[in-house]
Amino acid sequence: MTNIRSIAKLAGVSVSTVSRVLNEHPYVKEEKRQKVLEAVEQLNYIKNANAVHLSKGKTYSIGVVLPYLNLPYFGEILQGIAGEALKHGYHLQLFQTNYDRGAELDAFHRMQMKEVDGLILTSRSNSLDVLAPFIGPNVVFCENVYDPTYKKVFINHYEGIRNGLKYLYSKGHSRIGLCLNRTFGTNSEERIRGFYDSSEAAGHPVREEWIFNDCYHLQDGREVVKAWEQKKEKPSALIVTSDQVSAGMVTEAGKRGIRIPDDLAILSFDNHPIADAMDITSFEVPIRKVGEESFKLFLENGNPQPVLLETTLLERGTV
Amino acid sequence: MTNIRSIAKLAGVSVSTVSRVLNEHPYVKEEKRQKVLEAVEQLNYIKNANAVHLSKGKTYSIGVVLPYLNLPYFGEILQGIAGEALKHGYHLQLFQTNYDRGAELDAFHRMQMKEVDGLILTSRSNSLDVLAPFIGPNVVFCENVYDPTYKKVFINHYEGIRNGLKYLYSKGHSRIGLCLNRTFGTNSEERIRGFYDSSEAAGHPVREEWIFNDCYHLQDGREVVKAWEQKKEKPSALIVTSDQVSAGMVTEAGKRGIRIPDDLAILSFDNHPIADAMDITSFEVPIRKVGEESFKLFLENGNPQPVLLETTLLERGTV
DNA sequence: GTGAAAGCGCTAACAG
DNA sequence: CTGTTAGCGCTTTCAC
Repeated sequence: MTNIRSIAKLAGVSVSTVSRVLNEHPYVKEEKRQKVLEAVEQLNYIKNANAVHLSKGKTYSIGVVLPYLNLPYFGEILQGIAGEALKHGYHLQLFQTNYDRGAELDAFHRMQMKEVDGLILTSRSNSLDVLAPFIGPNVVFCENVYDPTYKKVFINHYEGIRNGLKYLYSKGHSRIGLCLNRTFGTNSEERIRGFYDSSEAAGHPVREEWIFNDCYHLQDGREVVKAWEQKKEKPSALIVTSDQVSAGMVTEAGKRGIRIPDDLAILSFDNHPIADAMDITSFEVPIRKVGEESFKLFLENGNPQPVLLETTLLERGTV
Repeated sequence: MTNIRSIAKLAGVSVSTVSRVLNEHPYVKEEKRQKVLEAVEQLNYIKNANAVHLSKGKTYSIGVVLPYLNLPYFGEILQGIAGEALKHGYHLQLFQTNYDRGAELDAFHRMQMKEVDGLILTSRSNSLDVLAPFIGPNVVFCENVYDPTYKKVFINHYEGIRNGLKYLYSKGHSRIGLCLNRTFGTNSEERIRGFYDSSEAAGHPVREEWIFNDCYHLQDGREVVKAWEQKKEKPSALIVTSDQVSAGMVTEAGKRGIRIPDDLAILSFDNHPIADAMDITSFEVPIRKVGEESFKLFLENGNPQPVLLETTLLERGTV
């Protein structure tokens, strides 16, 4: 074990001097500096990070809590976090939950154990009541949690959906369905609320049977089309909260001779490259930016303003 | 700071007894056990992981080195690693490199600093010569590195490509191009080797201008189609090493009235759900299994056998 | 500028 | 069964 002590001995200085050199503190005579560096070289010394972490009470690593790793949405948000983290010398620790509450709690537990300095929750499964005891300024939510003391960055899903409906109405649609990934969670609830509010205001009450749920993947979109086809009364348009799902719908519709948008219009969210490629009308959702901002919030002190991000419609061929 | 010492004091026992209880070691009188547990409860004690790591010289975490996070390929491999790691109480630390050599070396540096117990290299940028000094039994490669002492799990890309060509020949194609993500790296080199070997053996020498490179994303596939269209002499079929790219090709071809497979056949790799959705003929590549096996190898002692995984053709509509 | 020494919090060998 | 004690390796205050 070549540690700081052995190099102190070899260099003929004290451990504190070695530490100073290693951490580029000022006030070390150049001569001793060199001696230390030589010893480091000679003994092939490598700092033990765990000792540093213990001593400092910090790890310069942040945990990212996410349900799945094989969805573009989370890949993109991760990319955003990772980029920003790198700039600040932090690295990422992954806590994949599969939306399992226990797995999510484990992440908090590890934070308490100081394995990570903080946590970014990209999607949450436990209730806030359950998590409350663990939440502090080192926890960032990617949703509009109500507690004003919590750090958060979120998409304006409420307005997003409302704008979507407005757009569909302007195109003459009034029989409109909704396709969601899940029904719980703040983000989904905001979308649902926007959907109901706007629908009712416009005098087109929501038809529950036109709401599809549990749609994450391409395949799920294909199932939606099949289900849609079965219905006696069909919506003429669907708002779909993920481009992956929309892509599945478009391909399945193609196979079945369902004309998009004539038989069924699709208004999507994300603006993932697949939407561009497949000519899917989609609201751009700045997911990567959510990742970037979430890390910035983590670093900020005090009670920083929540970050609110808007969606932008990109008109293409599916509406 | 409520530490092991304070709870020892409160429980009226020694720190070692506390440690024993906390780690579920045998030989602790039930009575003291309870005392300790009560104290833990009362003081809201939480173990400091960094102290454990330092003391044990282990972190029970493994680093995953990957270039990008926003590609399904890496999402899938991560999913495989994460699942297996979870079973064994390990968690993941992410090292995203963007194929930057320095970033990759940093991962090795952190391993040396004991931040992670090991490293899984899903894709590599440095030469093995550069990495050699850092490679031990705690490093796993997802490629067929030549050194027999290195742990590795890899896809038989060589045979995969050869089988692909064989299949295309059987369908009457002889003017065949190749679409790669990159040209360096063992996996790509194996594919290229397979392509050259089979082409020459079949008497259809490779046309360099039919080899496309740097294809990772959907968009890249669209560009390939445009480039293909420009060519005076066109291949009648393309082997494409990623379904994402193939998907981009299919959509772009559709827009341009290029008939698949009549004008251009596409033989893809991955068998990502998008291939099924878009009816793309594709070799299934067990990427998730690569992730699972890589973690298992990490855990294994001695010099375990390399894991070789094969690809399986799924005939669909693009050939 | 520099060193001694007291932590950081836990583990484990050893002695009883 | 249980306690003492010596680490694990680095940081940082304090005194000189």
